[in-house]
Amino acid sequence: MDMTERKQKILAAVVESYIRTGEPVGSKNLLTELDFSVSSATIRNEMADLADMGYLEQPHTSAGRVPTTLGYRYYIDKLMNKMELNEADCKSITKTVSSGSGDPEQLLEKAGEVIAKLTNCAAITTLPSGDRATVRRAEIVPVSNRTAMIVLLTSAGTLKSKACRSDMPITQQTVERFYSVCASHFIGKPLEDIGTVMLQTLVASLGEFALEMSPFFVALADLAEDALRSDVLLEGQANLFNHRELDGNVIELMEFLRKGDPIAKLIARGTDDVDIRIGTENEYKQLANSSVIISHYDINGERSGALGIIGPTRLNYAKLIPYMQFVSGLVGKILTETLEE
Amino acid sequence: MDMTERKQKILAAVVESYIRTGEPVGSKNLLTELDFSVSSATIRNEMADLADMGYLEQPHTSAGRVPTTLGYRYYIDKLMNKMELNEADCKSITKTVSSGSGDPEQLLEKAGEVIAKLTNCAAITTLPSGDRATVRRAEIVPVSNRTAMIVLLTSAGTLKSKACRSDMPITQQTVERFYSVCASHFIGKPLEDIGTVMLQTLVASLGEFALEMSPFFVALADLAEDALRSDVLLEGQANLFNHRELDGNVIELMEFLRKGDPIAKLIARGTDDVDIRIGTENEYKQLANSSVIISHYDINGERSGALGIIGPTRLNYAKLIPYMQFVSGLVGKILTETLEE
DNA sequence: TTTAGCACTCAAAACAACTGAGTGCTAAAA
DNA sequence: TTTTAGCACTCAGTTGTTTTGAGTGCTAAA
Repeated sequence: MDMTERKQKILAAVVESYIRTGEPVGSKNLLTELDFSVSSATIRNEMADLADMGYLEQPHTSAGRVPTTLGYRYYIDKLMNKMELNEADCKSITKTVSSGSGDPEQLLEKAGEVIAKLTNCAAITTLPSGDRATVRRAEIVPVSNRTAMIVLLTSAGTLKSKACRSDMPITQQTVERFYSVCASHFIGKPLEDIGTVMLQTLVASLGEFALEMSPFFVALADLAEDALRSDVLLEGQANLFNHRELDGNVIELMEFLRKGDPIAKLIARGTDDVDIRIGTENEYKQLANSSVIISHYDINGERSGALGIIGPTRLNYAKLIPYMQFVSGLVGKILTETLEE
Repeated sequence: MDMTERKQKILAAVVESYIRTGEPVGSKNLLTELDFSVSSATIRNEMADLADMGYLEQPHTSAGRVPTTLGYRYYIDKLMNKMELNEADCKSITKTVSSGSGDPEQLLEKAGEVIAKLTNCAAITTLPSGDRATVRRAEIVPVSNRTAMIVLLTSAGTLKSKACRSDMPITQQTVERFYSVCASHFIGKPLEDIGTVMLQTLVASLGEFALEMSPFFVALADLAEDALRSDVLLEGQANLFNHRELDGNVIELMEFLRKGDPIAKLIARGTDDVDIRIGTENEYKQLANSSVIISHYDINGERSGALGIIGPTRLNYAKLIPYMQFVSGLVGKILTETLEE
């Protein structure tokens, strides 16, 4: 059985109608949406074929048809016409997103809010990854006799800090030693190089000061690791409740989102500019009823992070994909401007 | 009509039974829970009285009785026996809470997680307020030709940072000038004193450097303001779904929690050691079906922040109040140790 | 190949009956 | 005066039945 043009038109009409209404689409209703006239019986035959081919399915015998994952996939890859961006929307998005202070975290948070609102989905965003980042600055700030804050600033603009206790009193010498070791061993080094191995040799070389100083460098290494791990921000999770087809799964889904780890993987694996995962195409079973659209952003031409949305499979792909591309482009542009020049 | 001892016993039994089962309590069932024997008819008469007095109500004519806000209040203030803490629980709580790095934010986050889990409610925690905090350190870190990170560390251990753009190139002189102004105008000053007024006089006094420097000090003032605002952390919101009596309100409730502002007020206004707000006692209508238990913690004997839970009115007050007191006491103790000495 | 027609399916809505926990009231018992 | 047994009544919730209507597949004629 081959995919005639008429079948394509019918499939597209079913997908679009279902996306619009959320109701299974029957042969009679479909008539009004097609640009050629045949009887409902003909449509029925074609729809039965499309069902055989795996593009459509029926919730139950006496209901209309609903697209399968395969159906959505065919539609998105071959049939869909991307919608044009609405000028006014672009402006308001740009305004909201750029309103922040320039802090990457705040920017991504804003961007997440915007797409969550715009798409009525849960939004996920990742901060610029520190893959190539180096240590720009390390500081020690005594807070009390035996505690100090250790602060790390990376070349990617990430700032991390941690309180740290020592078993010995912190003196002016301690501080000076810290800075001198930092200058020789940390500043300018890639974050990736600061691991347990590097730390061990360092501590060994400290000699008599090892006991005094090591807690601080351990803390610093922790911070470096922390800065490397690309943080995931979540926005608009509550939007998931607006989609009744997700009912019952929402809580489970939110629980899944809460532990950012799988999300980070989800985002990391995409290679295309925009990644779309429909229902069971997702490797995580918690997402089997959801679709994910992920759009990456580049800083200085280099893939650095991504924005994504998670919602029901019944997403308005034609509209949302361009929007996601727009926002991620915007984020990339702003971050490139902030961090370079 | 006066509150006889028998009425008190009956009220307590109704409240406790309802808290345990979630079902309206009928006269017959109540018989088994009372330490004196009368007939169900007698109970019915007494319950009718209690209803007249405003302590109980009926969902509908042929259902049992449910405590009103007033009923809970009377129970908590006059009838309840606080439960003893379970030794093993205390230990495991202490272990979890103290496992962090000493960073206040991490500590409160952990504490929030613990109480959310323990109480099966949504947990709110506030970071130690910076009311009396002073500027400990201010740093400027050039990130590019025209952008710099401004970093503020307060005496309360709060660290805030912000990216900041200038219209003029940032030179070594810029940096030096920044530090010299900081040393004279910011370091050691209370955060509260850094307002627009202070800023205006400062900028005026900068003379020819005003244009070059002011963005950084504006950013610094922003950070100070930010550090003053006591951040609210949320944990375990999803727990709210486990309470069917909140059904339908959960989304609205979560939305309310998400904007931290009213929460901050909620917490700030309490004066007692432990604050309990039942249902309509809450000033926010979104909380009309919920109860809130807030327990404050002290650092160095000074009221500094609080932990709270939000759940249905049907909370096990006798058990949860001591737990909240325990955890907030623990948090206060740990923070006192970390920040002083 | 298309279409009209028809018998069939099945979820959802509407309706009806039943159940049972619980009530309030009354009149007798303590 | 207080307590209790007894009884009629209420009403949410469950269960079962019927009706409705959108939609299907198949067949036979166009």
